[in-house]
Amino acid sequence: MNTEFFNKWTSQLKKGTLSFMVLSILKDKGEYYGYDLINEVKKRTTIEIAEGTLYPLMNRLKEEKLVESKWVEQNSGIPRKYYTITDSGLAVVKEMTQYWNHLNQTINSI
Amino acid sequence: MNTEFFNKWTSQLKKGTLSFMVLSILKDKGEYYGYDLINEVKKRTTIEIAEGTLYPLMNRLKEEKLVESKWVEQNSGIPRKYYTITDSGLAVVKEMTQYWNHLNQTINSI
DNA sequence: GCGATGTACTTTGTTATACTATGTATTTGT
DNA sequence: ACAAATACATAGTATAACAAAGTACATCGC
Repeated sequence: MNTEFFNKWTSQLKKGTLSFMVLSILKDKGEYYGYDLINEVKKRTTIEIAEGTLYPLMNRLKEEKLVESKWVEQNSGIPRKYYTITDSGLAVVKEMTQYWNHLNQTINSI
Repeated sequence: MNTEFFNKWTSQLKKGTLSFMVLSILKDKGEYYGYDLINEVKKRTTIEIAEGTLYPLMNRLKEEKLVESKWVEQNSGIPRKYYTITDSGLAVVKEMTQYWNHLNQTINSI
């Protein structure tokens, strides 16, 4: 099997699915901070998100007003930036879910 | 809903899924030429592939030896470049299918 | 016969996103 | 004291979709 092509493919497949997964997770359960999201996705899906991928992604989602963030000081350690999904984010993730299901059906029908 | 973001998202989602769909279609039924593939995907999935997307995609698949092509002269009109999937392509599309199903399951489980 | 439309392939430039690498700063374990 | 883990950020690179434009032949309507 062409492993190199396959690995590139899984990377390309993330373009789109990552934002979908992150929004879905935030929809499912209120608050996450970035570093935690990486671990949560890894735990739930065995998919590794590089830090250099997630932080810019969260900034994009924030610019699009799909998520909001707030800094939370810790009793000890580095402050965390917590994200919550907005109403607009909920509407988008709903459309995404529909589109994804439709896509999955058509792919399976091939 | 943030329509602009959603449209960008569906475009990003194609990165990966298009090659998967094309290989799946070729696996399913022997021979297609580029222009025909665009219409076939449109018919089967309601997804529009720009010509400037498909032709470079087919070239990449050929470079990776996942497909082969041959020119076929027509009695009238422009010659067509017909594509067939290779053994390597079959192996890759098998892995892709497995990965896709796994991804779909984990996304649905969120 | 001529312009518009459809068929069929190609290429160039733009844009979006994932990834690698690097950097900063704090805390915990040994 | 040093390594590893926690937590965020950014710069540079690679990849792939897309719009736009070009080439070339065929057909259809007028």
